[in-house]
Amino acid sequence: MTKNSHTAIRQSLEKRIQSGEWSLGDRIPDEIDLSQEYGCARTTVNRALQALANDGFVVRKRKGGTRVNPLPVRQAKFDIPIIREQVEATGSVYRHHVTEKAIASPTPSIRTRLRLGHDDETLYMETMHFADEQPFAFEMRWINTIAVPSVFNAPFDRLSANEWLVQTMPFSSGDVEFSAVNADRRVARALGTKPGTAIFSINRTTWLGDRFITAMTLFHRAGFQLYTKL
Amino acid sequence: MTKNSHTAIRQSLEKRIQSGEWSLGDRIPDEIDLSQEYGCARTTVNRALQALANDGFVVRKRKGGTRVNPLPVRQAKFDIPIIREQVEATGSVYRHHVTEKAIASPTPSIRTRLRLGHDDETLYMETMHFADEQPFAFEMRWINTIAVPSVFNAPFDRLSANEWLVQTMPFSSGDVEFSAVNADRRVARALGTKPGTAIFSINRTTWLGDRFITAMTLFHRAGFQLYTKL
DNA sequence: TAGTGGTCTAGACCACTCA
DNA sequence: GAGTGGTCTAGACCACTAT
Repeated sequence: MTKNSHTAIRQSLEKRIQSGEWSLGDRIPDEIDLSQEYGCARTTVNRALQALANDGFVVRKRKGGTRVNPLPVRQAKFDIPIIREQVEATGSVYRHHVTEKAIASPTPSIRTRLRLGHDDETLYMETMHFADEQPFAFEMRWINTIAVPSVFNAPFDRLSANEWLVQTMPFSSGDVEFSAVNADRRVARALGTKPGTAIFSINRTTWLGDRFITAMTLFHRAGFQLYTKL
Repeated sequence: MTKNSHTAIRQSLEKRIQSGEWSLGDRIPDEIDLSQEYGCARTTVNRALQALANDGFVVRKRKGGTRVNPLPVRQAKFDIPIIREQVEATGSVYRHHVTEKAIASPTPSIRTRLRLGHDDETLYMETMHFADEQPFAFEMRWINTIAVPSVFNAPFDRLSANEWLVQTMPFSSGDVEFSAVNADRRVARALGTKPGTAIFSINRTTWLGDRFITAMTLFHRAGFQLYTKL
């Protein structure tokens, strides 16, 4: 702990901020002054301060110096794992079952989300995910067959679409939307609950570069919670 | 773009990974080799690679080298802003109203969340948050009066408890839990919807160091969505 | 214009871990 | 034991922006 390092300096500065040594908006010493105080090179202090800025503790400006962030914003980070890992992380046994798989003309809203042309078709799939044979989540998914032609050879008996797509297009990006919905009859039946039950739902759209890959809606079992620290 | 910099190198490497030049689990060249290839110092390549590792693109091990992450995990980041900013960001006018405020003996579950003793009391508050005079969220909050004695002088007519606590204890940490619940009669009435409606709910516990500050449950208006990119 | 952070370099030593 | 990443240094120049 007495050893100089960017982590130790970062922690020290974080504590000094939390202790109130500097108030919201206050300017904190120069990199050069701090490097003398901590007895290290400016680069090392710089690294610690950049980390603090990255986490929203301070705001840095050239010539303006480094200030305690007057508008501290807490950031929450989630890992979005594949469902199998999510289930297995709780110690449960995972199983999935494809209940529907067909070439389909997507709904207009899906067409928009995937930026498809008017005649483009998608592969539509419904998948049930189980944890210890209890329903864990119900998935509806549309896959852009033009962007992912190999989808027709995918072994969906072994891998869920979720997992197969992660392995096939590993570094795609996308956006995610969390919401609460009342289960309709179909979703309620799939999840073994009553219609109207509040269901935690995740909408996700995925693309690779400029090619839109897949859109998915996930309905989690009743009582599902997403947890994180911040 | 032709200029050497850690960002440019990071982007270049990210593209090479996405393009499939290296497959999942493949080893990518040494820092030294890459620094020769890009014509820069090893430190610069190191910085780019650490950023890639931080974002889950690669996994690095001493002696083992740097490999394309065989288990790519996507991370979602949320800013958790104060509600006023959340409302005003949509262009709406924010207003809040404290509907209840009293010293109360908390429920056992809150007692656990705040790690309170058996006789400790809390300040219990209910607050309605409005966007353009429409209900936006209903908040139930317990504040540890021992950790935050100044709460009795707080100007809750001007600032919501949410905002006041952020300003008073700016660098507290905590955990967050998202879930979907069916509105009970009270929540439904507060939010102007029917009992049973699926409501997006956020549970949050906050502490500073080892002192537990506050626990809160937030019920968002029907149809509320939390959105992020990943 | 001057002060501050942003970045890069060349070199060094250390810490880990694979073979 | 040897190869790789992790970190630190001392110095330099640049880019931004507050004054």
